[in-house]
Amino acid sequence: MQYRPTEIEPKWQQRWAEARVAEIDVAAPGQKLYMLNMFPYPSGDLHVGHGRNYILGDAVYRYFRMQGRVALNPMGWDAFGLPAENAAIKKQTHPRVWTLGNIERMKRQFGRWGILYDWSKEIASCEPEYYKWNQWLFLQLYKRGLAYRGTAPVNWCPQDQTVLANEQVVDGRCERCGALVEQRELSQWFFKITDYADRLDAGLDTLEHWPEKVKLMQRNWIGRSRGADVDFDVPSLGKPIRVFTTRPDTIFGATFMVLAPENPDVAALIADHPDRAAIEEWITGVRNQSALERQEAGKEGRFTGKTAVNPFTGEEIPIWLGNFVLPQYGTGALMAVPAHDERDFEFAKQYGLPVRSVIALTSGEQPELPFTAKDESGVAMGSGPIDGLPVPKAIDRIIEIIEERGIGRGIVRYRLRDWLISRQRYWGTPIPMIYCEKCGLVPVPEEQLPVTLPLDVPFTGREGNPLGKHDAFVNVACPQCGAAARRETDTMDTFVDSSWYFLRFVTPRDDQKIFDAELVNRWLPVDQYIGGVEHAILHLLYARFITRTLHDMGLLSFEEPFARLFNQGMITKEGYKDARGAWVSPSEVELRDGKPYRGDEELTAEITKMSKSRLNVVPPDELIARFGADTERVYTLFIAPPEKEAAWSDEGVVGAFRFLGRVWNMFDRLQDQATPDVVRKMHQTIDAVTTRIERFEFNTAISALMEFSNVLGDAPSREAYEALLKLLHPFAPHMTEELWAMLGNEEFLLTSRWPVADRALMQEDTVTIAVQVNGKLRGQVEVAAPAEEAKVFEAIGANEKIQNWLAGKELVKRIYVPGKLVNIVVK
RNA sequence: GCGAAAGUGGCGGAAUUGGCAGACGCGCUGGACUUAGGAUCCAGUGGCCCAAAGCCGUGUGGGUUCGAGUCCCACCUUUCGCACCA
Repeated sequence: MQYRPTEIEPKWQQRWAEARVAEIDVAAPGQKLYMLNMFPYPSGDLHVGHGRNYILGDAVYRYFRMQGRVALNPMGWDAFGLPAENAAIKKQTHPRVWTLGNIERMKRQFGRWGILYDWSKEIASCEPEYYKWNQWLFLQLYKRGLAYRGTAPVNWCPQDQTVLANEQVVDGRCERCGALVEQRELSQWFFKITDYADRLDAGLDTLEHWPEKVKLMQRNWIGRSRGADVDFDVPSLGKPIRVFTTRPDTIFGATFMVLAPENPDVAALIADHPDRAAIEEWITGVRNQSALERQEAGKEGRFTGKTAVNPFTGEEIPIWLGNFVLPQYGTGALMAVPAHDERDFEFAKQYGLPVRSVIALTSGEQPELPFTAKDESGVAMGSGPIDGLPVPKAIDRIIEIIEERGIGRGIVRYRLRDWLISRQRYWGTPIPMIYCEKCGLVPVPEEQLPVTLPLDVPFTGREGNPLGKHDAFVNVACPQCGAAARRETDTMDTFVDSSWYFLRFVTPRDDQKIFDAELVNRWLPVDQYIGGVEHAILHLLYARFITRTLHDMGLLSFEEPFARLFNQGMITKEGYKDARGAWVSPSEVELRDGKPYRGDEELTAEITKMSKSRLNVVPPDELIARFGADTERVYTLFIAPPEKEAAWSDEGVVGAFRFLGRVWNMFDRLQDQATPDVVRKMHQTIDAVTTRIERFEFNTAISALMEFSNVLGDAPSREAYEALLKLLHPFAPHMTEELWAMLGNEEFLLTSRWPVADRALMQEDTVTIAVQVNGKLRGQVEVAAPAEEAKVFEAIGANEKIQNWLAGKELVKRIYVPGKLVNIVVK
């Protein structure tokens, strides 16, 4: 009987669904396990690259099920967001219709991959039952001063007609559409994540099972810096200007000061400047530049004509304005120490400002300038009270002095800025606030939630948010005084939706509260979180932040939502470009001598991320129709280590298919007796596959199964075959279920118990031991396994020469490894 | 520029604590079965060599060690992240 996956797979998918195998009662006893794949944005069709993420999660889920864990494995939809709105404008449909249609398609695709989710817990963030709690959360944060309205220079995307978070601006362009981002002053809603900067930074140390890379990216993003705020007197201003520095030890080398053009003191400083108009014009020019343009312009500055007093040298130093000083970091003013800071050095050279070195090398020599090392390699000099101290100590000491003199203080600052959550867009959670002329800002009372997003709005793609044109939505009575008032029309950043969804999965239908605290504290943190590295900073940082705010409200007993994090790599494939750089469909491409052609035109091949525009996506449907979902699953996991990027190969798929076909064909020739070799290999394989799944080494877990099947030949024992089916189940669930049933089992293989390796049976009968002395082979002996030390020595003792060498020498290493040539090394 | 990770056959990749380099798979070569093969099965497959013996082989150059893909130093290359954060 031939292996025909297309006949087997739909049958088992249906049986699992009918038996609701993945649905669990969160109140039931048992050892819990919370598995979670990041919930996707429902963009439509899934390709094999997306599949990797979910297949991987499903394999782990099935493994833990077979280990007897009560496993929660839910799925939902990050269903608000810009693409739905853009599609609505383009196709004249409603974002909701477009979104729900995509959800249905993706759900079917998950089914065809054989992926088991607990669909009774499905959530979609665009539904009022869900976003009601977004609004509730907003109100709690507002109550605690963690949500506030502020005016800020914001990134405005002229193409999408919306404000973008700093994180959504990449190289000065809109992350989504690529348009150049403009700076605008607007009143916006923020979440005060900066209040949690220190805890978000410190908490990273507790995340033992997160990739180092992700922790580092978060750490850099938070950008913790220890330093000092120091006041420099400015006689002409009648008040000091405060600067922030991480190198207060270099203050004796501060030869000028630079302010950001946006600094509020600038106006007073240049008020009586003879060229005031020219300077103001320059400031306006700089302020209108995007961050990218500013940087590309190089370092530019203007002298204000005023001076400040260096509090340590007593010198008057010039105050400059500089385009490289960031207004939002520190105090928007800095003391420039050109000798020990590259940027200050560059600026000083450009404008001929003095450079004074105040750090010597520990060796006593003078370093080449600028010398910026912040470690023990430098020693303070020409710096009065801190002379001779190594840099780290000098920093501590000078901060003490600054504090004693009352001219500043040691301080920790962060790069992290508050989270701008306002979006001038329709398809998102309405922010539950009302503007009343009498009462001002009034929160919508909790009992009036949800503020429902109206569905009957026009989509023109022009003039901002369509919500603003919906009179019934906008015009409301003030909840406090009853007078006519206006509703907030901004919606929330979709990262708000995803900052707490993992808490909702435990009790997704609760309409009285955001979640059941007792159950959530039992099920969370998530044991295993799986998703792309593209969420390394934003999503994960926001989720960690919101979790802490809920912790501080007394609702959660934990501060870190995800105990273990795994980032899978992308799947790439070659795409073909013609001479003009346009992507060419693979169906038009012909390979000759390994080079791609379209007719006579030679094309270039490029390995890239799969995407529709590059015409290099592999749709799973064709693949499944030809080889089955099990083959796709096995190939996807076998292709490379799961955290690595991997290139899809259509030929490679065949190997996985052949392997499954061989396992299938064994069924007809089962035997009762197993040879000792097979028994040993079985236990070795059980051990190998188990540890490799635990370590997310699926590629080698599968190669171990291939080896096992090679040892089994075409006539395995029934016992070994059953073990193979179990070990293979997480990777090829349909075929193994079918064979398991054919063996006469009534229960699902999924609900059977994972096999346990017997270590004693894993051992080889004998071990070959080679004895080497000073690198030269002195003989080999065979001893029984498990090798006992006494037997090894006895065996060695049998060799006269070795015995002599051994006398009076130290045995430095003994290795007993089954099946391996082992050296005894003697010094 | 700063930070991080990685360099192993034609390709994807294996190799607990330093211990038979190249597992497993693709591809390729030969064979079997076939009207046919882009199906299936069997054998071979790092390089040099007709073959054997042997020698050479994990980015480059040094070092430690009886022994190095693995550890140390310097360098080269690639990928990713951040990008004037004082």
